[in-house]
Amino acid sequence: MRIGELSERTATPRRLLRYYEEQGLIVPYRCANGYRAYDERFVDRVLQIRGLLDAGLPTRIIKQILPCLDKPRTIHFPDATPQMLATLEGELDRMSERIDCLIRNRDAIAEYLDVVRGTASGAAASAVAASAVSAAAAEGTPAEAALPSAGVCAVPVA
Amino acid sequence: MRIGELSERTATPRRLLRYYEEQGLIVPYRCANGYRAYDERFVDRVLQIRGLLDAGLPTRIIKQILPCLDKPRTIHFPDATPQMLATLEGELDRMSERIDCLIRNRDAIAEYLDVVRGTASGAAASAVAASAVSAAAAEGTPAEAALPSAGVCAVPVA
DNA sequence: CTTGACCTTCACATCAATGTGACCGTTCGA
DNA sequence: TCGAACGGTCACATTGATGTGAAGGTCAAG
Repeated sequence: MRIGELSERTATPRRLLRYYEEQGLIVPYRCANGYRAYDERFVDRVLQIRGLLDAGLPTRIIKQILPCLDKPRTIHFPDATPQMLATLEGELDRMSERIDCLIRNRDAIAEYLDVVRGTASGAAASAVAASAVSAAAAEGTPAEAALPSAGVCAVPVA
Repeated sequence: MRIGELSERTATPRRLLRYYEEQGLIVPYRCANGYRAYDERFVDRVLQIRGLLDAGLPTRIIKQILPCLDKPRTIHFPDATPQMLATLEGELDRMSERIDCLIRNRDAIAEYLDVVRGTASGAAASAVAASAVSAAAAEGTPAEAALPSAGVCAVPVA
């Protein structure tokens, strides 16, 4: 398939596909006319790249990691250098921190929304927030509610 | 406290504190001598900003969101415009997608690490990966193992 | 043969988050 | 009173991931 189709199938701007190539993340074949040619494998590959990028990994790291997670669904042991494994472990930790952080912030926002709209039915509405707001509403207190420290979250070391 | 202390307590370069101010995310007081003065609340505030930034929210959005999650642990209802609630809901969804995406990728990497090091004890080592690798090792097959589609994850619309 | 959709490269633009340095004022302790 | 440590502004530089557009080649359908 050519770049247009891959672009559609991965919901990724052509520009980015070329960019990933520029960064050495993907290496498409070339037709006689110079057009880039991608096979099926590139669909997963690109999605994977996008996922890792979104995970906060820079292209530099992804490039190192990718040969290990190479052909989608297949692991190539020979590619794993100890150096790389260390990198991976580090990134793994950072990702976990990021996830925790995201979850805390998301929950804080969800809670805020629940509280602010009185949608106490929302699963995320914690007892404390829900009760706080209902109490406030009942008493006509200035509309403020206690929010757990959920929203506060230090950023992992970059 | 002045910028140096806040910088230390939030592990945030002074430069960034000034940057956040420039972006309207924080508005410190000013001493007579022109020095910025921050009170305790700014510590949480800055950590929260860092968290939200790390969550992928642009400063532009954070600026809108922040007045709502304002004084840490307190919600100010008056600040919530319907427009803003919509924005928040949108971001909430995006954050959830991001979280799922991150988790999938993290697990994929964790799994890879487990498999590649034969550390089948790791909680994340799925039966399929573990068995695949042990089978491969037992038979002397080319060192490849089936990996679930975990690593592949489309990026949420930006 | 022409048109339109697709492809190419090149190159400059943007945006957020940072780094860095110049240059100057303030505070404080030795 | 001097210097170190800190503060201030200004401003330019960089990096990563993107957007965007110009100028031109390829190709299939009308």
